[in-house]
Amino acid sequence: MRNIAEAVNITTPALYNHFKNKQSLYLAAISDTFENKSELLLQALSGQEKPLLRLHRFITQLSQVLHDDPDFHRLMQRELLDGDEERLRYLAQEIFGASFQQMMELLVELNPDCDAHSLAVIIIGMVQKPYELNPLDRFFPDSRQQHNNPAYISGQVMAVLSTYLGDTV
Amino acid sequence: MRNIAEAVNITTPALYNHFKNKQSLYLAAISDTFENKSELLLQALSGQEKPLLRLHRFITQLSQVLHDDPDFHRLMQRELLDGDEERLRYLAQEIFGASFQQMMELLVELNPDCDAHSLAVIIIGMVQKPYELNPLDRFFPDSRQQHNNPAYISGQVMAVLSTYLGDTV
DNA sequence: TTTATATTAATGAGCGTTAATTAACAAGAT
DNA sequence: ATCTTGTTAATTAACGCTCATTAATATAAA
Repeated sequence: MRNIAEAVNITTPALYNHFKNKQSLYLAAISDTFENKSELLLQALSGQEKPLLRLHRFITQLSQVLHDDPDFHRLMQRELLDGDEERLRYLAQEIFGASFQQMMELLVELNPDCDAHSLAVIIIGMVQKPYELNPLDRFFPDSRQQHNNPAYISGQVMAVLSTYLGDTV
Repeated sequence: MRNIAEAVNITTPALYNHFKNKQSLYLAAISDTFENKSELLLQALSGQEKPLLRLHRFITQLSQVLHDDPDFHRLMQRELLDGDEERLRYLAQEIFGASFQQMMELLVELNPDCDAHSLAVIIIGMVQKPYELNPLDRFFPDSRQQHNNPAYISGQVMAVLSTYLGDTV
């Protein structure tokens, strides 16, 4: 609370005129960070274009979001580690529910026999992990600039996926 | 410190007969949790068998480790979020360096043209993300038991990968 | 005049840590 | 065998600091 107050140039108790307590300020921060992202992702998945194109658009969008807003990524990770049941439900249902559903339907279109749920999770992992491992990356061999580039990452992910999904279209 | 002391049935100051301070206790906990895992993963990658088989063994082993030792997974995530430079270097070099190197060499064997570094990260993401999203999973549609089963997860991951890597062997 | 928003000062709880002391036990000297 | 000594590991009590939060009060705008 002291850090936040300092960052917005007021004293700590003045924060309590705007938020009931630390918890409610945190929830407001989470909501503000998450809510506009979910719409971006849903839009990328929707449309009348060919499924593989929409998948590509989603992967690129997710990669871009993770790259452009590190706070979003960090808050997400922190919630997964420490979020209580109520916050996790909020995240799963209000924030990512619609996108996840849409994603699964898209995957079934591409491959009716696949386990869409499992595949969706795997794809999210492919895109997100490069950013998650980013703090470690400079200590790994063969670390290069492009490994943190959204376009490059989504290209790599699509290369792997399109051989698996492309044949079934 | 109070919680740990209570868990081991001594008083808090007695802990300081065993560890200099909280930081050193934490480092000891991390080392103990991480060090034997890295050897398991390296073993799975090594050997004279066909590359695709070794990859499968690695993915299964990683999946198994993440499933069997949730503390390992949680500590890893926490270090990625909050680890200082020294601890991240330790993790990248001492713990996962050899496995990562071996993994890259294996991927080059499978596809000499691929970006092994990028691909290695993506594969780790495919395996790890199901466990990372596990707390969220029960709020998602189509949530099933098997999505937390190591054998099932590694099967799904291999299904995606083998079409991409298998053709190039 | 009321409402919103800021301030200074203080409170109470929790934290890591240290001080001072004691009990248990092993090793060497008598 | 007993006594001395040193080490290890436990205890109770307390310290100093940080934290979120509240009380009491002031200021500015509607």
